[in-house]
Amino acid sequence: MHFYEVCLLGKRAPFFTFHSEKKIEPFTYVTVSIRGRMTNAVVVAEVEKPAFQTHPIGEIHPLVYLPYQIETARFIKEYYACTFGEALGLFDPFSSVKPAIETYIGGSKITLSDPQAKAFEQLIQHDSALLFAPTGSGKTEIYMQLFDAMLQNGKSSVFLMPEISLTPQMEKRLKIHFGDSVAIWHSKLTKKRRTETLEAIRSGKVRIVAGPRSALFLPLHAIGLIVVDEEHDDSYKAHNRPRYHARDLALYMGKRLGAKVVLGSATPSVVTYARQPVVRIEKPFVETKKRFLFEQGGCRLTPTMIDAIERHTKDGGQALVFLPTRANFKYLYCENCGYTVECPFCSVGMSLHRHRKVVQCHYCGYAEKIPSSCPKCGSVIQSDRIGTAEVAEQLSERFPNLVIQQFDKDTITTANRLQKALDRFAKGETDILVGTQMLAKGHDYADITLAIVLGLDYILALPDYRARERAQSLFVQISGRAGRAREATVIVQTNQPEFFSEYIGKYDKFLKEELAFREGLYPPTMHLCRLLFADKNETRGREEVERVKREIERFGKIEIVGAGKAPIEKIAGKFRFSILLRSANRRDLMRVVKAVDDGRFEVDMDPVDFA
DNA sequence: CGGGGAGCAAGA
DNA sequence: CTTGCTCCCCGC
Repeated sequence: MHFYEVCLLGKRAPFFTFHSEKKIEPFTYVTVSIRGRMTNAVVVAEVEKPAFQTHPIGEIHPLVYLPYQIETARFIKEYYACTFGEALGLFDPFSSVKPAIETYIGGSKITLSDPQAKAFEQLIQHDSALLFAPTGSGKTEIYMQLFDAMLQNGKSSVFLMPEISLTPQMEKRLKIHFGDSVAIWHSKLTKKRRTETLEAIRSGKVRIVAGPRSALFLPLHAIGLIVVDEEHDDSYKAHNRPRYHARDLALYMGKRLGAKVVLGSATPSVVTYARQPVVRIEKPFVETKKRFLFEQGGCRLTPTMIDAIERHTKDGGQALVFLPTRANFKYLYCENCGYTVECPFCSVGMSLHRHRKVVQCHYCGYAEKIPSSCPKCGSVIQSDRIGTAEVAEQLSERFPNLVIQQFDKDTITTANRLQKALDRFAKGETDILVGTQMLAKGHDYADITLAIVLGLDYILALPDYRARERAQSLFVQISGRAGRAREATVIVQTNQPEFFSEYIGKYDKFLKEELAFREGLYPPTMHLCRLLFADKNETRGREEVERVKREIERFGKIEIVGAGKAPIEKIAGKFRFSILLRSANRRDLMRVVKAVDDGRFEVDMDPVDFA
């Protein structure tokens, strides 16, 4: 009789020991019965006969995890502080061992422009690199050429992109070139489709998989390339445990697999820019003239904007109005001069607590009185805003003959709606898109001659160390949607025009300055980890935070930036608290967190969300 | 993780 | 003394 330790897939439980008459290889996918219910599990190791009674292993699937999947799962377990079962649970367990290498027959040939070809050659040279190229410079063709090169060598590719960028157009484009060699992976695939796709991946028929972050865990054979498009996008960070970052995991897996990793963006993250060799394309294919106008104000349409809309739509052009996601705007901001109250210790905006009459930093907890007037310009400080619906309504009233499409999470709820909205806009049936961050995500709007960007100052004032990065990225991405085919105007509403005008066409400059700014405080030089507590009982939650905090203090080694209430104090009846940790040394951070982890809080390594 | 049972407070 | 709910323990 053999005894095996197994871990339960996707569960936070410890290992359990089962027996079997058959010899089972480690990392075989099995089914076991725990308290009378069947659970999917993975054999971890053979062990001695334990003192307690064991149950027999149920089904033994002829499926074994691939070595790189196991290694990656180990890494995830350590780095993102979860169980082995949770880490292995990310992967589709049905890995195959069949090496299926066919002689590949290419589709239509991809022709690259000189700058594209040059970038391609450089990417070939590096194990991993940042492809830093503006919107409309043809990044997708370069990726496709890389996929082609992989196919020629019998290698597979993973093509990651933010969920929202995976449009039917992109799918069509890939299908036309790669036919059945490419599969689109999506959380909303029907069960049947899902099974078929998995089978095709497993059998080796599919050699390229395009999808959001979870596509990283599909059982592709012989992965030679991982492309992470729009690498700056936060949707690559998982928001439940394990809170992995798909871009970082792609780099890890690339190293393990000896696979190439290409991170692409027009507005790369500061972290990637610092860590990766940069392959640069400076200009888009078609360089149109773009005129930038800056206007004071917070987040509302002005007569100048209305005039501009009138003029541009009269010429048959289309317009886009951007305003930031309406979140709970619990921070202070002067609509007159753009002043924001920043924490003197953390260089992030401080959150507003009206009831306690203070502004407080949610990184370190430092608080001060709400200023009665703006310390900079003396005017009254406000924090009221308008949302997409109001702007769309105002425009409809003013321009009853124009078709205005609201474009945000409230209206674009499904892929279908997204497609329909994009189609209508492409056909010219829609005149104005009014939307949020969603407008920034890689969709191609051919005939926008006017982009209006509102409320950037609100992004800048966010209590988040990446506020500047977010604001710059949004500004470039949104203005990049305009002027794809002909001359365009971009009107930017901000009280800090220099912060944006200074870097137009010079994103590198911004990245370099931001790097210097973050030195010794934030990534890439320092690493952050956030512990999140949630408890129905406020007092108990607070006590737990204090207890863990004292324990961390005893370890020394790492810095406790702050501990206390989370910016969103209560969700689903639970009071939320957090501890923010910092260290120049990742290992120290991991070690201390692991040592104090009692499973009663969530660990968020390299957090991007501080809510 | 997730179910069951212990243990304590409200309940007709 | 039942009913409700939270907490904690433990599975193999």
